[in-house]
This record gives sequence, C-alpha cells and structure tokens, in this order.
Amino acid sequence: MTQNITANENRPLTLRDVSEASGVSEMTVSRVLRNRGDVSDATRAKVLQAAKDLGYVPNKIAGALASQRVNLVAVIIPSLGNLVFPEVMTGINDMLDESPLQPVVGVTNYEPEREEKVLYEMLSWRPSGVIIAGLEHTEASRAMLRNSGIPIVEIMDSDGEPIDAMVGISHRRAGREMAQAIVGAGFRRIGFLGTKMPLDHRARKRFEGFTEALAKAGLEVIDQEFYDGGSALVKGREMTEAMLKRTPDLDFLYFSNDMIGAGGLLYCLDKGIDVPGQIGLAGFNGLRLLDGLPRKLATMDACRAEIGREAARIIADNAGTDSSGGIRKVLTPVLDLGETLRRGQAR
Amino acid sequence: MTQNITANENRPLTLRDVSEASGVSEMTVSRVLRNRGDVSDATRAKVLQAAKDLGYVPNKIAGALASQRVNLVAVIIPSLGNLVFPEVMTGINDMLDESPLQPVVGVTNYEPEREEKVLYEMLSWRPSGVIIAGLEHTEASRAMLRNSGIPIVEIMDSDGEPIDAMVGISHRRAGREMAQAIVGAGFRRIGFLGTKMPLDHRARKRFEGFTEALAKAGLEVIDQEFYDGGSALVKGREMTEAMLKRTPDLDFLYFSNDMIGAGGLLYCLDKGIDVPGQIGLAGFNGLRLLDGLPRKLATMDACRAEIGREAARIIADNAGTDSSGGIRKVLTPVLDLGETLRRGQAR
DNA sequence: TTGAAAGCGCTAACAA
DNA sequence: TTGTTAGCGCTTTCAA
Repeated sequence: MTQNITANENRPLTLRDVSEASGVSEMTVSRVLRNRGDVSDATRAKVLQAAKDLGYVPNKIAGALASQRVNLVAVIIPSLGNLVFPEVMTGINDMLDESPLQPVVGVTNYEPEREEKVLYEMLSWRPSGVIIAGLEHTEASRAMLRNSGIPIVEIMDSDGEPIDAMVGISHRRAGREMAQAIVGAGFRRIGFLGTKMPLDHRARKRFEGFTEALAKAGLEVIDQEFYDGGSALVKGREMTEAMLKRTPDLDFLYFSNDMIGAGGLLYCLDKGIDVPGQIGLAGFNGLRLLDGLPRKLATMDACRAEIGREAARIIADNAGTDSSGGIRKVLTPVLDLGETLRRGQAR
Repeated sequence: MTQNITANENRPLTLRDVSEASGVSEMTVSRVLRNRGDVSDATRAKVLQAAKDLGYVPNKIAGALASQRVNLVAVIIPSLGNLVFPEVMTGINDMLDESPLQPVVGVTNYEPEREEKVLYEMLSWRPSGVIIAGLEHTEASRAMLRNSGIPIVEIMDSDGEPIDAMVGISHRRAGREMAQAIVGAGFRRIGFLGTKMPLDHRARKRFEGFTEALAKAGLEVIDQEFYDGGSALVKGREMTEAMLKRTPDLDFLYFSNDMIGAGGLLYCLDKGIDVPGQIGLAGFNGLRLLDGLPRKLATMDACRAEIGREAARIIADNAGTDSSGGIRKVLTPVLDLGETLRRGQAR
C-alpha cells in the first residue's frame, strides 16, 4: 500500500528518501542495505521496514562509481543459436550463483569487428572480469583486453596463447583423435562435412588435426562438403545425400557438429544404408539433446558446462585483482564411439 | 605502442588523461567522444587521436550517473536451455542492434523467487526498459515493475493482464486450435505428454485450452504422462513407449513441446507404427531445428523471433519514457499439420 | 566553439 | 554504533 503512495513521485527513490523515512543517516541506511559493519538490530529493522515500504531499489550505478567495484562479468560468445553456447552459459550461471557476481552476455555472430565493439561496450561498464570465447581476436581487441586491468579468461579452445587465463579443449587434438579412432576401426575412404565459416576457428582446428592424423596414416579426406545457414538437421541430410551420390564408395563421414551428423544419420537410416557396416559416422560436441536418435552417433564431448564453470570460478577467485594469473586449464574431451563407429558390430 | 606506455599506470584512464594528452578541456573531450555539439574538426581530430593512442575506454558508470541515462534493457527469461529462449534473444538482439540499447539477460529457472531477485538486481542498474517472459509474477515483482518508472514488456503469453505492454500468443487458444485440428481429422482417443513443471504457465494454458476444446467435442484426454529433466528426445521416446504399453488403443499423442514430440515420432517409426495412420502426433513450438526428421511433426509456431523483435521495438520506441503505453500485441501462431496429423493420407 | 562549476547517488575514510 | 565529509568520473548547465 505504501508503495503506491511513493510511486506517484516520478523520480526514482534514493537513499536519502529511505534515510528521511526512517530517521537514520544515509550512511547507516547504506550500511544496513549492504549488511555492512555493525548496526543495531533496532535501526536495522527500522531501515529495512522503511526501504520495503517505500519500494526502494538501490542505484548500483552510483554505488559502483563510489566504490569502484562492479559485480558484473562480461561474457562474450559468438552465438546463442548454436546450442553449445547456452550450455556454456549455464555452467557460468551455476558457478556465479554462489558469488556476488553476475554475468552479462554479449554476442558477436562470429564477426571480429562485432566482437571488438561488444568488448568495448562491455569494458566501458568496468566489469570485474571477462570471459570470452576463443583465442583469436583483432589486435584492437587484444589491446583492450591486455589493458583492461581485470581478469580475462579465454574459453573453449586451448590451441594458442591466451592473453591471461584459458579454459578449453584442444580442437586440433580432438580432430586428431577422432581420425585415429576412425582409421583404427578400419575405415579408409573418408568424407568430411562441415560449415562454411572461416571464422569458426575451433571447427577449423578440428579439421586440421583431423587431416593431419589421416595424413600420418597415409590417408586423406576423399570428399568434402560445406553448408551455410538453414536447419542443421536438414543440411546434414542434404549434404550427405549430395556427397554419397557424388562419391558412393565412401566408408566414413566425419561431420563437424552433431546436428548435421544427426541429419546424415537419419538420411542413411532412411535409405537403408547399413551404419556402421556400410558407412561409419561421427560428429562433434556430445550434445545430450540428441541422445534419443535411433542410433547413437559417435561424437566427442566438448566439456561445455565444465568450461563455463571453470572459467566462472577463475573469475570469481580473481575478481578485484588485475588478472587471473595466467591459469591454463586444458580439459580432455572424451571420445564416445556410440553405435556408428565400431567395426565388427553391426556389419 | 603508446598503449603500452600508459598501460603501466595501474589505474584505468579517465577523461582527464585524454584531456591532458590532447591539451583540450575535459568537457570538449567528452563532447568529441559523444559526437555532441559543435567541435572544430581540428580539436576533434586531436582528441580522437589522443584517446586512441592512450587506449581510453569511457566509463559508462560515471556517464550513466551523470546523465541519468542507461542504454541497457533488462531481459528476464526462465531458461537458456530451452532452445525457445535463445531464439527470442536473437530477435531482441537483432532489433536492438539498430538502436543504442543493449540487452542484459537474467535467467530465472522458472523460479518466482529467483525472478524476484534477478529483477531487483537488474532494476538496480536503472535500465531503460524491461522485457520479461510471462504474465505471472510474485506480488513483489509486480510492484517493482509497476514502480520502476520505465517501459515494461511482458512477452510470450497473452492470456492475462500485463503490467504495461505485452507481446505474445494465446497459449490457451493454441491448445484449443490444436485440439480442434486433431478432432477435425477424426482422431478420438487422445493422450497427452508434457513436462512436470507447474510453473511453466504457458504449457499449462496450452493444456487447459486443449482439454477445454476436447470437452466441447465430447472428448477427453484418455491418458497422460509427465517428465522432468533429462534429454527431451529420450524422454519423448520413453514416455511414448510407457503410454502406448499402458493404453495401446490411443490414436493420437499431443506433446507439449517439439523435442519430446520428436522422441515420440522416432519411437513410433522405430516400432513400425504407422504415423499418422495408426497414430497421429503433434508437438508445439515449430522448432526449425527439427525440420530434418524422417517425418515432419505437426506443430504450431510460437513466433519466438518475432516476439523478441516486437518487444525490443516497443522498448526502443519508448526508451526514456516511463512506460510503453500499454501496447498489446497478440500474434497468431500458425498451425502446421506436418505429416503426422492428416487423416486419409498415409493410412 | 570552448571552458568552469556543480552535482548525479552512492560509499570510503574518518570522527564522534 | 552512528554520523560527517569528500569524492568516484562523468555530463549538465551556464558563461565566455
């Protein structure tokens, strides 16, 4: 009821209003509202009551300026549509929940100039830390990060030099290990299907590791196909169809992500192709989302939630300092053979 | 190079630093950096150069406090894992890209108390507007929103009274129309499969609309099954299996979302069940993600991206004022029969 | 076109 | 345990 009384004033409430309503100094009100220092139970109760009655919401802008502390963590990711990034966000959220910090998300759409802009924008709020996807940034972005004077964690990739801390997996190694597993299972005529995204460095590195390991085994990718936009499941089907028509004697398809892999799998099953007898399949990411498919796709977990949690932990541990001390946490993705990369099983 | 010189100072740069480096007053520097008022080209160039050399990043906290303007929009959603919300976010991002506003996301996990906390937290940054999912909030949350003195848009639902503006669809109507389509196609023995989330009000309303329309046709839901957590695709399979074993004579399954619907579809196809001849299926959301399934699931588009865009547009149009003027935008979801809700086709 | 002064709403530091 | 004072880094306003 009292809320309505004060809501008439068309000016946001200030500490001063609470101070006057409770008959206590602004400073003491501030202390109560932040659970700081010693305040008698009596005053505390009085202040709390007044604040509640008025419907007072503190002004963090002023607080942050005065205290030179901002409990925000900038999180910069390429996309929200990718499914992978919401999972990273979940990990970050979970971890930061136990701290006073709050994540603020910026999306770059895989565009370096956009990343630069988003970063500038976020740094201008003077956050307590930055979590940013990838190790590749423009020189200007790198300079901003270096000079920011706050902890930085670059995530999801470990193939390169971080500016400060880093939490991720080696996509090069992931590609290599997948190639080794495929070759080890006896597959020889391998096709690759991926995205048309030169700026998705992690996908690129997986592919490089993959071809490198194949080369070591005296093999190479026989055919390739790339897509761009659209529903990944559909694209997976279409690309698989196109590739198998063009190069019918392939015995393995490596997809750069699980969604297109699932599309490929559904296509093969539709056409009555024996998987993995006639053709083996593998994707990347370990999306639990897809667990219910008719056959379990071989994949490799990218440790998304854990990466988020670890990065958030590093920021939380170092908030208030000027760096995360160059911590490097390299996680090891686990290869999951599923049911599409075992020879001598379904054949 | 100059960046390094100044980066040594372990204090963030201020306008004053730029002022001294360029020999121009702080005020003029401020004007240049905000493209404000008349500044001679000569001084402008000088200032810009100095700012760049120093690597100056403005302090928005101070700017916001002084100008009483914050170009942030609070976006409060229940979850990021749901796939639906990232799409809404994309719509919001797209729209706000053309404005000086920037979204800040808060996640509630469908918990009212968490929503309250997140809201309080966000309002304390004095954003230019709030976009919040749903029409159901705690009394405290409603009070905060009412008293915030900024434009509010409640999104995704239109069955209820908004605090200020509203952009969404009627889930009750969506449920009703789906029921009508199902009954109209000749299905009679209908099962429902959904989530165990009493606080997902939109799912609840769809279900209510659904049963209501069935009742009008003299029918009722014959069997129900609810799930909680886990991979939706898997759960869809499992629930479908359980229900069909328990109640084998069902001729239609209505799923509360497309993911479990897809699981159900895959299960039926696996088992060689004739869809929709023997049993019809429908989901909800219109996830393009699933377009590549072996058979196109009947569904209803929830207009997610458009809801995001519209809400963002309303905020952008009303930023700086104290409300969005009670705009109500009710979108109409389009029923998509797909290939699992047509009688006289596959039969 | 430029500059000087005042203050945004809060908190740090000190005093009582 | 409580209060006072002086800013935080910028922008507003007004004067030059």
